[in-house]
Amino acid sequence: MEKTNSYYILPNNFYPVKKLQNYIHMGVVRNYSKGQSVVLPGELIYKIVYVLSGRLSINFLNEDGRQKLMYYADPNTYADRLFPFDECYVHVIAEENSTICFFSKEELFEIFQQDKEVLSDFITNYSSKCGYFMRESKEMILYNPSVRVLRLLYELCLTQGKSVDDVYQIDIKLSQKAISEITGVHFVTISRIFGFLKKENILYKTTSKITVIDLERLKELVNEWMEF
DNA sequence: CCATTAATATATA
DNA sequence: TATATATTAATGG
Repeated sequence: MEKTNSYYILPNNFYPVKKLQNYIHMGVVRNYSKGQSVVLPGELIYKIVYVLSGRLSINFLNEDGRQKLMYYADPNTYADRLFPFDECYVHVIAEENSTICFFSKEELFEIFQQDKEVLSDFITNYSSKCGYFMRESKEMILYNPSVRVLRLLYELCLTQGKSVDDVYQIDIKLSQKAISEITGVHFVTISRIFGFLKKENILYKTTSKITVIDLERLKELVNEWMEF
């Protein structure tokens, strides 16, 4: 039975390569504490960084000090440092206390030969990542900042919202700062948007949950705030 | 730590 | 030039 390649909205929980954890004896396992660098900017390790527990962030750095969060690697996913690009500084940071397994290209390809399912899942993971970044570039080009945030909230509600007593609940731990990093919208602007949505009784957010009171109004706002 | 608000600057249609 | 968004700084939960 073929699974569909899900459409990812947030840059985490990419397609898991679960069976790779059966082969960690072939790699190198290490623990990192929260905040610790796993791969330093410019460091060449030629390995994949597979997450067993915890969470990593993968950040791209520019010469002028600016940086952009690219994605989070949650358990059973990986940060790929097999094929480093020239002039591109990547910083991999442990966002939580994390246990990581490093695999070299040789080790990984040996596993692929032994277990085609791992190879299949590995490629599917790449595909889901690729889908996310294609979506992100589309959003950046087609929509202005506020509309991007509204569209993100709307799609989160459609894909993971659970209907509870006349409202939708999205069980997700997502700070305003995280939304800011994901959408490229300034955190003060994010705060203002949430303030407005709450005032208008459209939606409100707590630490672990987003509650959508008026999904229709949210959809209308997307059009109202869009420029033609 | 994370979120809010105000004042001001910059960017964009 | 009007509006949207970013920046900075100050403050509160």
